[in-house]
Amino acid sequence: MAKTVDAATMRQINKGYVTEIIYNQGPLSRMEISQVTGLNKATVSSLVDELIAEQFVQEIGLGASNGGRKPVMLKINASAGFCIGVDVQITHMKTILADLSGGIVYQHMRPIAAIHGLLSQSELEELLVEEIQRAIQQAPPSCHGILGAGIALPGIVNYRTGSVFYLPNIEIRDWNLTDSLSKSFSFPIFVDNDGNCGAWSIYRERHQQNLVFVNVGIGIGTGIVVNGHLYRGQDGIAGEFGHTSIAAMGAVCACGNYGCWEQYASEQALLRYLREVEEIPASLELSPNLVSLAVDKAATSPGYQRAFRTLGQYLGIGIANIVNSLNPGLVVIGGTMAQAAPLFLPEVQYVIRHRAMASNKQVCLTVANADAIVLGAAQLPISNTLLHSPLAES
Amino acid sequence: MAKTVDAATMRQINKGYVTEIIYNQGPLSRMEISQVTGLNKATVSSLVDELIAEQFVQEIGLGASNGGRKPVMLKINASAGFCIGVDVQITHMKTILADLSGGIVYQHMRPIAAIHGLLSQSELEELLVEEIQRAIQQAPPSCHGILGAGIALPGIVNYRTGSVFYLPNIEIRDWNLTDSLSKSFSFPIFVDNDGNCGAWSIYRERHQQNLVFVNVGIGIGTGIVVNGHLYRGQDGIAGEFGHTSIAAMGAVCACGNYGCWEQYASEQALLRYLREVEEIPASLELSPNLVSLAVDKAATSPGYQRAFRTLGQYLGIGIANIVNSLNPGLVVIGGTMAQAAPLFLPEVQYVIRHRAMASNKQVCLTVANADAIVLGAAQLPISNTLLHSPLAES
DNA sequence: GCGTCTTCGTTTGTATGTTAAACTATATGC
DNA sequence: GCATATAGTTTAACATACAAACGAAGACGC
Repeated sequence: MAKTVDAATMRQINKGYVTEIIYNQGPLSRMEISQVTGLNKATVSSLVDELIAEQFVQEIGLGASNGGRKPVMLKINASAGFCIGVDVQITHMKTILADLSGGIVYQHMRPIAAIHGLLSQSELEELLVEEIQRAIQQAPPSCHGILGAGIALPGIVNYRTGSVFYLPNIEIRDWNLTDSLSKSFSFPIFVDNDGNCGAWSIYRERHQQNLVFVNVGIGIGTGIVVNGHLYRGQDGIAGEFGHTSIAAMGAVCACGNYGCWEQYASEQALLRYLREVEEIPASLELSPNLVSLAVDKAATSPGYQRAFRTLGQYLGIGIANIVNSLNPGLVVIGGTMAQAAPLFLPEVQYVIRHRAMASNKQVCLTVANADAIVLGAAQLPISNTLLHSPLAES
Repeated sequence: MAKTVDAATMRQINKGYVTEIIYNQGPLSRMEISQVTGLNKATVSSLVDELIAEQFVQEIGLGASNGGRKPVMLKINASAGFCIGVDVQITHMKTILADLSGGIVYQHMRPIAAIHGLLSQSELEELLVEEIQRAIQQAPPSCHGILGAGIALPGIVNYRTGSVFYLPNIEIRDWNLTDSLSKSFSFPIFVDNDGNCGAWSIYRERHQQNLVFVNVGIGIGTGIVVNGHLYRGQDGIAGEFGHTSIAAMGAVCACGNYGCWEQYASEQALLRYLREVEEIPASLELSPNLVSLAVDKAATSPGYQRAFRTLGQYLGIGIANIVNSLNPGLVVIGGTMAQAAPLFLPEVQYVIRHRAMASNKQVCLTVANADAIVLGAAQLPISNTLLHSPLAES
């Protein structure tokens, strides 16, 4: 439901808007901001003064004249503060320290000892505290210090409350991760699904109002951006396209459903397709580097290539379902499988062209880089403090 | 992208909010509105005065005392103006005149002569003009007269531009229906997909922020409400869950995809299931009253009952996909098939409980009444003029 | 090199809106 | 009947965006 507005809210909205414009389109002059936003130039001046006083924006000198006085160019002060992002996966976790413009100034990869069902809730919590603390120590001195941390999890989490309901290989009991971690840190903590984080980083980068991020790893998760907001659904668990059935009478999935998409287009599926085409070495199993190993093999093996093409076909079937149901402006493939994109992307595109309706056939399809998820996690604090306008409830 | 706010916008937002509160929760006193909205009571008084001057709101007398002066109760002045709604289907069109609170004061059903590919674009336009004019003549005198008309179409339309891309049985060439009809009428015309209209009327009634309306007729269309706004996607063609594949290698559909959900859970599918179980009379064919005939037969025929249960099973499979991907708070089944709900609903619920994940198992599932779509069409002008706030871009 | 014009940005005054507080009106209850 | 509570209005104060005037700084023609 919409919220009411008073003078302070009005200013907050306008200020967030100006910040976002500088963020996305900077460097800009006050004049240009006024033209883009439609705000009066006096208003822009006043808002920018505030942002400069807060050190979030800085003047970087004069721009080229347009026939008169030279404009003063403004841009985000990237090192005014830093954010921490953590991407927790089954086999490892990656922690980064990012500046305000999303530049990675420190990163650390840490394997998670327990691959098969051994890690406890408190052990994971300790790991997180340790990794975040390590990142804090790497932060250069800055006026705002650490603005917050965002944690991407490969399971079911409620962003609004910060509680975690399900993670693979970890028994969860009544776990409010945000509350737990907040005891150790003075900055705000945000928790979200990894697919959502991936989607968010793409949104921040491309400003496409409606997009779906398809996170292909051991399973498939998706993040949905609708009208420029992450869509989380009624209970915060939207985006499980991986557990929609593309074979009504298919094999039963761990989730209880039958013929789930992720049974046909994930690492698990790839492994199955590989076994179908030829004898594969024992080293090829569900592991952090399954995909990269398979990609290497595919360079010389037509069988491996065929397996990737089969995967691409099913990936395309599921993506066609997504574009037909949601008509997004952009679909991005991320996750571990993304590195194999050259081997399956043509197949995906072929299937979409044949199966999607109308203008969905031309949907823009791209591949995310490996850091998309962890970058999105690091962006959560920025989006929720610096840019957040109270009307923009997702 | 968010918009900027000035004083006038601020007031418009607050006024729209107050109107909506009275609309949804009235009768209310000024004091109660102040508490619900958080607006100062002086502000509420001022906004309400404006609404009363415009005759959209009226004082209906004193309420019960809470230990002091009795409150003046306010409600929407339902007959301050009227809206026209048209639901265009393949076999017929239904036109209604609705008052501001959604009460139907006139309705007219008109068969469409051409069932199989005979109606032209201009003929349909003439029909629409005729029916709308007839409805205008039925409007009681009121201070605002006709506020607008909304038209629900069973095809692909772009709400924003008012143009129609595809309708079954009609060859469309470059058709901007809003523009065409606007020449004949002085009030604003809105055009939308029938699934969207259905979803919108349910939203107006239940205020559930995230819901999906499943329009089951000859095919399946869906309307999606996300965060209280109709989600239309990048090109305005979102919601084609009917053309998502639930059988990756199934039969080819008219849309080009394979194994589309609507091939398994629509009137077409019902007819097939009926043929499978027993000899059916020739009178049973794709026609406006197929479902009601079949429902009658089912009262005495176990075979018919079985066919409906099979339909329910596939309906459930598709709905499980919807709830897993979108996690809506409410799913509503509408369209012609809704009248047979008692025959398939238990099956749908069973399948959802078994196939949906986590809290999606408990998703609220209801059946819409027959007028949902046409009522939603009639609501379009209200939502876009009376209640519309400029920040609420869908 | 000088004056004029253009553009950039600030300053000042005004309009509009919400809010808080004082005030009026009207009810309850002892 | 009087104290008290609630409903709604009036008044003044405050915040903000906006428009217009103003000042600053460069471009350009002569």
